[in-house]
Amino acid sequence: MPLSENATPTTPPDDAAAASAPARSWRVPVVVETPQHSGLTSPLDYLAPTALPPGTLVRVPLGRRTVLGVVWDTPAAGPDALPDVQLKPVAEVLDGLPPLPAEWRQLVGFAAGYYQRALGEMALMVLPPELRQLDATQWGRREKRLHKAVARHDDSVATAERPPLTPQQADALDALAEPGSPKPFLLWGSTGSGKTEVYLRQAERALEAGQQVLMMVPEINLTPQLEARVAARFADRRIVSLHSGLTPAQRLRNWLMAHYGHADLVLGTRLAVFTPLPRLGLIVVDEEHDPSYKQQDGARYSARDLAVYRGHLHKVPVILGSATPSLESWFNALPLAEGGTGRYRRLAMPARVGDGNMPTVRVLDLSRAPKPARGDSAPPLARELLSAITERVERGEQSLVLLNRRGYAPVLQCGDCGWKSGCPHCSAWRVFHKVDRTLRCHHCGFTERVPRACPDCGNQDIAPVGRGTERLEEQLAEALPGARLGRIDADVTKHKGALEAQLASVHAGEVDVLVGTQMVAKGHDFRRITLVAAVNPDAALFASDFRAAERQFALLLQAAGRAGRDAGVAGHSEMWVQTWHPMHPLYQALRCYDYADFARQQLKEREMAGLPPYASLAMLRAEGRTQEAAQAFLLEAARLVQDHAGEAVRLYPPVPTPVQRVANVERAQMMIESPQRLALQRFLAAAQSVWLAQAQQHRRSGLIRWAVDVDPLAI
DNA sequence: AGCACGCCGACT
DNA sequence: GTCGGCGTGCTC
Repeated sequence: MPLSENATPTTPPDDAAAASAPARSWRVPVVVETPQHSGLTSPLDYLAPTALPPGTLVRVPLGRRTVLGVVWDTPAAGPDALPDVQLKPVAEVLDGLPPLPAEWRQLVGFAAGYYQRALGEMALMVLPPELRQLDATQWGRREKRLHKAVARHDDSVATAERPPLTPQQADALDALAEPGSPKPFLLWGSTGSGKTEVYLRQAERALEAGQQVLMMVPEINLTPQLEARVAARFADRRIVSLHSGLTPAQRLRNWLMAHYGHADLVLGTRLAVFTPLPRLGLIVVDEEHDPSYKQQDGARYSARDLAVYRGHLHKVPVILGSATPSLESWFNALPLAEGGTGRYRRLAMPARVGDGNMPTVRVLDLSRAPKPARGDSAPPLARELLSAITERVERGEQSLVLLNRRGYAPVLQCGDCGWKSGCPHCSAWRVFHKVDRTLRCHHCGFTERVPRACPDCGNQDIAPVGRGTERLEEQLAEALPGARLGRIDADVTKHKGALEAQLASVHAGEVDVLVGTQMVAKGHDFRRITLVAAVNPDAALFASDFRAAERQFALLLQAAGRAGRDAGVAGHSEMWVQTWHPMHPLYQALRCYDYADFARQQLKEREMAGLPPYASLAMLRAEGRTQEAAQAFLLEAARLVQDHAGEAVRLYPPVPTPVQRVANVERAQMMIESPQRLALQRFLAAAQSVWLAQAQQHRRSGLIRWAVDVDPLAI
């Protein structure tokens, strides 16, 4: 439905309402935060003394409280849906705040519809949390302070030099400058090819045209780095960041700067995709393949997909950048003639800036390595790898060793009776953390001190099984005497400032060997690393999740990109992969950095299996007191909507989730698949109301909650 | 989700 | 006698 920008009253003075309310009143639809299961999915009607244009922020009474709401375009449900409700008046209007623009409302409306969430939930969720707290008086004070801050802006700083463009960057920028209604661009550039420079040059064009730029990165960790670079380039521009790491006041302030049009560049994580931007001229999604762009709880939206929709809405270019695009984006950037959809335009930048080559890949066959000494339960580190690291240490170069598992060992086991360190509340093992001698469940957080002896049989001999980053660090310290070790993982970085401190010591050359989980592989720029090693990459090869290989390939390639960024050392930099399956196609493609070939293999498999991007998926998830309760809900959910499904939509049998029980809640899921996205959408919309009513019934028999995940990342 | 109302056990 | 446990129900 087309949305009107003008401020005509949504509904003319209503006789019935006017009769029961003071003088003449307008009836306005307002969206408020009403969760899905409340059954109130459309806007609620209120009375206002004057016409309020759509997008106006108001405070309205809801039950016994007063909540923030947004005036909406569409009148609330048809007249019959509101029988004898006595309409209440709008309590306050947040004056001075420009109405949220039509494009914003349309984006939110689309997201709510597509991801099957209540409109109000979606709308309120993407507003700064602080805004929800303020009444009109408090808002007035904030607004005054903000205007003072705007006046204080200092734009007298010098702007950094622009580096010369590589031919490939120049070509990409030429393509971006071509006139005409733009398709989204997939900027496919290898790590170090200078994608950021392309973003900055294109941003410059938008800024010069008086437009605003939205740049997104997958993780908070990466915003300071990008912000520094953007600030150096556009010192005379106002730049704000938006992510969940800001204080509520900062977040509100930055959001307002964007909404008022004062901020020229907005840098942020996925939530930034909803920032109202009156002069939007460019959207950049860096590392577009990164799973962090998909929200993993509540309204499970994909910020990358919404960015594409938003670009279309505002008719502005969208750049999706990656060295290893998601298969969805790759497929969209393949021309029709090559079996893709041709919806995106691909811009390739295969070469690294400054003649740096990608490191040589060395796939090390563990089955041919000498067996570890008997009685040593730690998984092996190949001797060749250790000597390659030793050489680096001696030369004063740095190495990065990746292991995607934190803690000391994923499980403890009793050598006598076979007891294992299970979590009493989850169907998962508790991880042994040697640093503080605890057993910690990574799912529910349940933590205990490590028992002295086996809780079952009293045996003193309980041993760690497997290896996490703590143990790897210990192993490397033993094997490389004299080497200075560092570690970066979620346990280290949960202390404020620890990541920055650790990165600084790596940059200062105080660390020879850095151990880390995937978080170090992402985006951090290390100049002196000449060896990157993945010591246990095989797990992903046999995971049940069909996207595991895609993720692993991206991670390994991204990790390889950490090495040899300086041309001086690039010549002898190496990427090591120690594996039991050296011939696996994933490693073969990695050897020659052939993403295109890897994508071709994967797409073929997906097509044969009827999986994305050749099909659309949704997951109906249920949580219950018992596994039976969760599955019973899903079974009946399937039965009730069987007729709606028809030919085009297929419902799979309910199954327990990969981790079946978390914090004593049993979880099950049911996959829903269709070759046509639209058919799936229509089905879900129809099914939603059926399931809503059904869920009420099942609450008594042990259903706790349920939700639909559209385009799930993990299955 | 909040935040009520509502009807049964251990405390000032 | 009240404080408070969380079961059920409503919000324009």
